[in-house]
Amino acid sequence: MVETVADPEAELSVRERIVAAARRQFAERGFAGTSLQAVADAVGIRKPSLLYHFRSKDILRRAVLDDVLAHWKSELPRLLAQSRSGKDRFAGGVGALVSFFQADPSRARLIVREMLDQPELVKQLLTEHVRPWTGLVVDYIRMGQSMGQVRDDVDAESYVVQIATMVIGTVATGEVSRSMISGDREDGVAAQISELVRLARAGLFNVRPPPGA
Amino acid sequence: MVETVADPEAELSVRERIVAAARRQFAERGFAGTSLQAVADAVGIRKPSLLYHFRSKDILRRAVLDDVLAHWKSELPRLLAQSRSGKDRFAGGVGALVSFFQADPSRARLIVREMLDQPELVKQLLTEHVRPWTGLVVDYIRMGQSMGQVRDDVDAESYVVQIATMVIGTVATGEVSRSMISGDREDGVAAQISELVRLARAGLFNVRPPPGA
DNA sequence: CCTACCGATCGGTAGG
DNA sequence: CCTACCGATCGGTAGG
Repeated sequence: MVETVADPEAELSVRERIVAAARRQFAERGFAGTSLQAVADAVGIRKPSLLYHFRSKDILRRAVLDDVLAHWKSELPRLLAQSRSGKDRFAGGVGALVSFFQADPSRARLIVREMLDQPELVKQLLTEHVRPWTGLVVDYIRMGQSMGQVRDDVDAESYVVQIATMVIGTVATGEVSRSMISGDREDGVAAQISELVRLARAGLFNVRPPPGA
Repeated sequence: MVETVADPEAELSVRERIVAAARRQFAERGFAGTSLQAVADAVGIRKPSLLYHFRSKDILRRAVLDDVLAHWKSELPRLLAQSRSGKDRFAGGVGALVSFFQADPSRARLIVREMLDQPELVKQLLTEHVRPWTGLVVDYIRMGQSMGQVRDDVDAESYVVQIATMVIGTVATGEVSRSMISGDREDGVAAQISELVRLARAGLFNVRPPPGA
């Protein structure tokens, strides 16, 4: 009756607090750039105590990665349910996907880092845990094509990957990328995201979805 | 008469060979994940010799970053000249941008890592070295808007950043991202890139650019 | 560009 | 979950 509270930070098990602290630090400084000492300090325990919960740094790394994927597996279905059917819900769906990653950018940054650090492992994990869900989106797009709402020249699979790349890239490196063009405006990343949604929609739907005929 | 050959690898100064080796390793394993010993080994010298050329690991890091930016500054003008005017040259321009990064993916991977590791520094460097060039593209898009070829709802600045995010993201993490949807096809990344170009074009141009009227 | 060397920190273990 | 400890490797220096 103690460890299943939704309240952030409070009432987490030590193991959960270690994984959360490690995720944040791995995301910010990278795996090699983070010492077990630093993670232990953030949790408020000694390094050997941390190593009691996770027998090695690599096992902790894997636990962090699994935790992120588990989070996606529990949330993606909800997002997908939201973005079914027409244009409006679609825009909402992409927007919701962005919000989902923005809610904790450390998840987006961590996955980008791990894609670079451990491409083969991440490939395998994405195939296993994410592909089933993106597969549904691909099917849905193809259905839209056969119904004439979605452009015929869309490569459904590549489209989905490309949108995901944009969303994750924007959340992970948003403010920095934006320095390519303008100074730091407060609303910069927001403008970035509207444009992302606009691009996603313009590239997917036919210009005039047959209204009645 | 010895050190200015375009031939790859051969005839480079020691300094240049160190920077190239460091760029590859920083891109692959990250800065913190790369030891000076490993860089020295790749170059074929001793660690203290490396430290004679670059007084510290951080100075080497900065030299690698500067080298990548210098490469962009020398190549971006050429790419921009190629992609002036109409639709076809535009597609060629985005394609050329992709080819540019693909020619040495270590540059794309390095910049992504540094955006995560040193956001403030990279922000400053992008503003200083890249913004002038992307600024030209932004102006060009706005000109296209006033001439009716480019959609009015395009946010030129965000658009440019979004395309850059896609290109760099695709080159840096292409094969891995793609495992979100299908198995490893040889042509996977190529399909990814066609879709990227298609998205870029569909989101930019008006559906029927007034042919004569 | 090298040999020889150093203090600090790393991941990890022993033993309770 | 702790104290005490270890070998290996780290970035960097001395001195030539």
